[in-house]
Amino acid sequence: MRQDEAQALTAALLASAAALVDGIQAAVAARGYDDVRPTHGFAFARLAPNGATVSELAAHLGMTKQAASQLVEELVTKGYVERRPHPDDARARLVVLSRRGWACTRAADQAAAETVRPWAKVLGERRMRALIADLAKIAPHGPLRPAAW
Amino acid sequence: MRQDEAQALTAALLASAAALVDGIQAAVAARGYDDVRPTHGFAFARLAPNGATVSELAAHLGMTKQAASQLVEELVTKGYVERRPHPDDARARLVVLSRRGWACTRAADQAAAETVRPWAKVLGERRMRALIADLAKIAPHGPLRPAAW
DNA sequence: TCTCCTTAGTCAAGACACTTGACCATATAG
DNA sequence: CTATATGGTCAAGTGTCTTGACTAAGGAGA
Repeated sequence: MRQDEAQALTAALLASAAALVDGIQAAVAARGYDDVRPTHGFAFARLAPNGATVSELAAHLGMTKQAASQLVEELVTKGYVERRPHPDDARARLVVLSRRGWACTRAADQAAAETVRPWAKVLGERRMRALIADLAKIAPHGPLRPAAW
Repeated sequence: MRQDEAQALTAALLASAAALVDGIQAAVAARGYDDVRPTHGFAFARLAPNGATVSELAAHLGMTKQAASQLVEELVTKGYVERRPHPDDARARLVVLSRRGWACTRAADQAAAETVRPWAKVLGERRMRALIADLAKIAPHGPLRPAAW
């Protein structure tokens, strides 16, 4: 692995990731959800199956409980999530997606597919699948968090 | 391109990019440069050849002149860059890397290579080159900017 | 050359998404 | 039943960006 190859990889990988995030963000906004940031999308990904507590969300997003709490408050205000009493723990509250939150999540999935589609056109289906497989091998398996750059 | 493939690609690409940035950051810090952020690295990339003005740097980084000016001030204080009078324009000042700035840039290049090396081990040289080539095709050709997530 | 508009850069104040610190309510272990 | 840990929020502080206002210098046209 030569140094100029490492540089080329760095540049291409970071530029691709930024293009993907920007593309999704734009496509989601175009579908009428213009008040959500990428961080909210990462939160939705954690809340989608069955909801989560603020603490769980904080761990998923790699931020403090306080920050996650503020994030949830913002999402409640905007109508994307609801706070419910936790069935097993009277201290905790279960944060779940609202109808609008689910709709936005589906829109984000479509936005991602839409953003990536031209890439498959350029590379071809075969190399596209190889790309996904290779990236999956080198990516850490942890939760998908907002960038810390 | 199915939706679950788009999701897998999104997850893998973002996780890989985050891992790369974190790895470089850590390796650069391990070499003694623990007071620089990724944003500074993007600035170094623009300043490396022959220096640049604050306005040029701002355009490269995708931020306002004021923010770029603050960034330069910080880098001057930390000893990574120097401000020189511009040879052609008395209004402008040419920002160039100092000796320490050049050393840090070289360290960052080594850090990138070091971070990526295990990836080549996992994928093999052949698929590694294919990965770089494919990412280069789908990445926008613009300047490398700090993430806007 | 004088005037007018543009551009390079900085100072100041504010926005925003986080952080740390403090605190109460509830759970859990000894 | 007391002691300690955990879930959540309020409040204040921090770092990195923004917008707004300004000065100094370049450049185009009469």
